[in-house]
Amino acid sequence: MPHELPKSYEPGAIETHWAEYWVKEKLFSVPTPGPGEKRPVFTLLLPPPNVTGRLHMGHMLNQTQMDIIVRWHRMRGFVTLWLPGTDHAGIATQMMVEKQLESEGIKRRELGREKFIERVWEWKKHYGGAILDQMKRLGASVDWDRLYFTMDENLSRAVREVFVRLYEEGLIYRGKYIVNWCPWHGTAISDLEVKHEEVAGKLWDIRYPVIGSSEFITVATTRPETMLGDTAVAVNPKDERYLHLHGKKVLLPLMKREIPIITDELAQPEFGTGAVKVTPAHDPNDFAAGKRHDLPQIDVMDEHAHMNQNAGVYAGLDRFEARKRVLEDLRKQGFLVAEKDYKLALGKCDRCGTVIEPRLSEQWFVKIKPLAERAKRAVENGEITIVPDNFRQIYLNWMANIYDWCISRQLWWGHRIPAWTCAKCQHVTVVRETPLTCDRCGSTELEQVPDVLDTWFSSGLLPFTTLGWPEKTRDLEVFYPNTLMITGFDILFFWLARMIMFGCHFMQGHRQDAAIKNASGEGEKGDDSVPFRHVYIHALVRDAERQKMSKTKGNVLDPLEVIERFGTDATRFTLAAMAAPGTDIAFNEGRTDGYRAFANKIWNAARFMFMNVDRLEDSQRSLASVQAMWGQPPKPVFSLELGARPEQSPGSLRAGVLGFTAVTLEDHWILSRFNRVAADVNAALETYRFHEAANRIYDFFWGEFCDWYLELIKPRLQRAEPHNKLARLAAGEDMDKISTELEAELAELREEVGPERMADAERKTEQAIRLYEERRATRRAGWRENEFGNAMANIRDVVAADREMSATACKNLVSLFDASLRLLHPVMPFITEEIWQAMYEGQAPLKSIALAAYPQADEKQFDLAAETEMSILQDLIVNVRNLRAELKVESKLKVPIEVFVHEPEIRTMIEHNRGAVERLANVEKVTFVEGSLAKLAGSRSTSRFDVHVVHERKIDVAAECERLKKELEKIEKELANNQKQLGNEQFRAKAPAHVVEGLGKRGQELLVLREKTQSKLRELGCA
RNA sequence: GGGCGGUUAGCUCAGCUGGUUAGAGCGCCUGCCUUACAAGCAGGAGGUCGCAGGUUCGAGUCCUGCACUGCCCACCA
Repeated sequence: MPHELPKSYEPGAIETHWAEYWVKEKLFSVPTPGPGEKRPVFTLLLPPPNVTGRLHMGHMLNQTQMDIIVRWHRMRGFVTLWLPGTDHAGIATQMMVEKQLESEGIKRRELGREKFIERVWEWKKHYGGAILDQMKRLGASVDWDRLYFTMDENLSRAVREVFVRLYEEGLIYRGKYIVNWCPWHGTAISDLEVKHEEVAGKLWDIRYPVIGSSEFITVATTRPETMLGDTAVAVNPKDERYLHLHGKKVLLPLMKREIPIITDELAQPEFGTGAVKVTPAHDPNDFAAGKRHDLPQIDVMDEHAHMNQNAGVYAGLDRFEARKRVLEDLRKQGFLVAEKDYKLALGKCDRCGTVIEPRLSEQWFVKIKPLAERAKRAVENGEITIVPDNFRQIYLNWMANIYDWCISRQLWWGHRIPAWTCAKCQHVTVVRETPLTCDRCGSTELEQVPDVLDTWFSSGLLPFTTLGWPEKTRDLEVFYPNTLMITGFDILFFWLARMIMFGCHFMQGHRQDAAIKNASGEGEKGDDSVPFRHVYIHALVRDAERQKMSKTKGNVLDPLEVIERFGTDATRFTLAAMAAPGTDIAFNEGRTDGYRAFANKIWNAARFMFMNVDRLEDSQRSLASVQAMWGQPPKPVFSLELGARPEQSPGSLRAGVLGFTAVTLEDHWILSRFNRVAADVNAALETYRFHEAANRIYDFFWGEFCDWYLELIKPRLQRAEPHNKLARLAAGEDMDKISTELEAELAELREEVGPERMADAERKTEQAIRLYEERRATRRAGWRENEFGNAMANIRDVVAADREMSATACKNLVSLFDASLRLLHPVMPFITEEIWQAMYEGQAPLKSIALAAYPQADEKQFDLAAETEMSILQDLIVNVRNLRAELKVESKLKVPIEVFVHEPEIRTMIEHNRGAVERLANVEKVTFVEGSLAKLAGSRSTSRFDVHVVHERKIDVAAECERLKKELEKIEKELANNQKQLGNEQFRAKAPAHVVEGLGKRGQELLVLREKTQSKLRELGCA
């Protein structure tokens, strides 16, 4: 069946088709392996995107890398689970829905909590799947049957379980502390959600009058409005300037409140005046000092950072407005002594950019140190490895300096804290399910605490809650610990660290099945409580100018748009090829365009392959009809059978190049090269060097497979071609055409196959034509009669032998293509699937290439000799091409060349492959000569051969001199360096043998090259 | 204030554990529509590897300092 493929690759329809197919066929759904499963398990949790999210480049990078690793494992025979889900994303979702309501003129608070939550669920039902659809377009091979949502009932139950257990263990506590408060969101947020930004601010010196004296004490502040809540002034106890003021009081300006002067380490003598105002309700340090001195806490603001009734006349003002007014009033009243420029790190809300207000409020906290210690150990002692290595240290530092985690949020959307306050005794009951009575007084007047949990609290549990915890499920047994976690460093602390803390705490000694434990192999340590064994931290995707992508800058690249333009495969390839561990990716579309070209290259190579398959099948049919004519049984039609494929068990032995028969030099060479690539790619993926894997395949496929191998096998492939026509004509009915066509065929036959080899066939064909001509002259019919038939029969052996040669070459081509597709599949899943499926014309042995075996290197197929010979041949060809260009020989003109080769075996090798030289360098005839050609103008030399292009056009002597001089200079320089090193006793003694040997060899080459270059320079009479 | 990265061709980047001639893509120049591919083919130009020292037989690669640049962390007024 002819393969009709369009001339250039159009990814759009092909990609959506396979994306749908993969999902529909449930190719990546993993049933839970039962006991006795011997295959190793690979588990990866998708960092759940926010339900509100739209796919961005970061996701795409993350998912591409995960998908590459996942597909690679799957093809190597692992039980491979990639578990997808979405995150309820507390604040983000709440805001989204709130905005939607506002557009309908509805306020959240008017709607009420319950109704609002209903609306959120409704929203989720409609829009929450958008990002998942986008993921499908990327080809992410996740198990869609296991899709979860962090607010699913079973996950919620697990969250409550965790909360209650931690509470019972004393690791969760409740209390009134200073927290980071976002006045815009109206909720507490964690330290991590505060971004510090350096801004040019002011430092104001304010003097407070000391009571009972005419003295003032001057304090410095960046936030004068908080003075309204001052409850003391602190000086350092050792500060001699203030010894006389110890125990005195000051009168707080504006508020006219008497507040004490206290002595506390809070005040550092070196800073400013050494005296500091103390505002326990608005600053964490002051809060601590206030505790030490039992100071009152006066909160002067409300939840939206407007001044409250405690702020006296300033009540109702926004905090910044209040600052202005306070300063104005202080100035008027003579309390403001100085105003200086001051650089300060202003804390802003990560989400909305509002300046954070440290606020005193009742919140819930996780006592983090005990959890952190275990989590730190897990990384320290190698239970978890982190790549790149530097993140390990960052992680450990963070763990060592960690503070308690504020987990309560004043929001509506999220996991509600399972705590109920008693109206009667104020006691708080913490239980898994809604309680009927108060723990302490038995009252039934209970009200659930309105707060919800930080989103990261539930995400931190996902490695085990998604597998069924707290039940002891088989899934947990098999898939926990996960094998790998791939994520960006931006959520290293938010998420990764918390997963490790929670996992280590809740999953101690969970795994019972030794078989599973062994199968996951690789010398693991610890008690299987860690959430995952390996962590790979990927870089940030920036724009082409290295800027961080952000909505406000408007430089956000929409991956779907990029995909639209270049295709998913090309986009994936870009991300993979640019992802060197540890460095950010400046996404640059030029690269993507280049990889689109690569896809096109693959596509066209496939067209070439199909063309030859068709040709061969055609030839087979023609031959068969001729054979039938001769009364011989036809041979079986060429087929793509590459040997039995391992059904559902990739990773088995048949992973390499299947059904390949190395006949010629280029066969041995390409087989060797393929195996090296396979070795390199596997090694690269093992260490997350995606760029290396991608580039290696690219270079192989384009630079070796297409540029050289395909070109080299063309004559063999096309050998069947002339016979096709011959045979068709011989069997055909249209007798009028035969004569002329037969003659044309004959000419073509000579051209294609070469005179020596086809002499016999040619002679016979000529004979056939003559016979035919005779017969036509007498009577029209009867050409099938014996004489002609016999003549045709005589050429059949030649024809059959050539067809056989073509068949082998074609089979090799197909086999190599198949292996290359499998090698490339994890990076470019779509185009590889499309071509692979086309190769089997709907008869593929597996449902998808994604289930086929990943190529593994076979060292026995490394062939150094073939590689060396091939590189000499390539050298020769390139030198001839180079000379042709230099001589400006018309590109179509075939030129004769002369070659001098010193080593006889290399000469023999070139002789054997002279056809290749003739074809690829457009050479008419290769003549071997006995003496050096190095001096000749129009020649090129390497240390192994001289080659001379015979052509009347002479080279530009001046330019040639220039070139030679430059070359000589380079040679001299390298030679000098070479001799210096070889002459160095230390080097000979200390350097490894192969280096010394290699240098020696190179030295010899350089000497030869120098000699040749010099003699040519002399000959040309260069100055 | 601490910590971490980057600096290699005009541009974007590779170059793993120090080892023979520093690579690729894009761009540029020259010639080709050669029946897989002009999104292509062939050939070419272009680099004192940020600067200065040091270790070593040997440094783009390791160490120190400096410069520029980016990022993360941080409750000092």
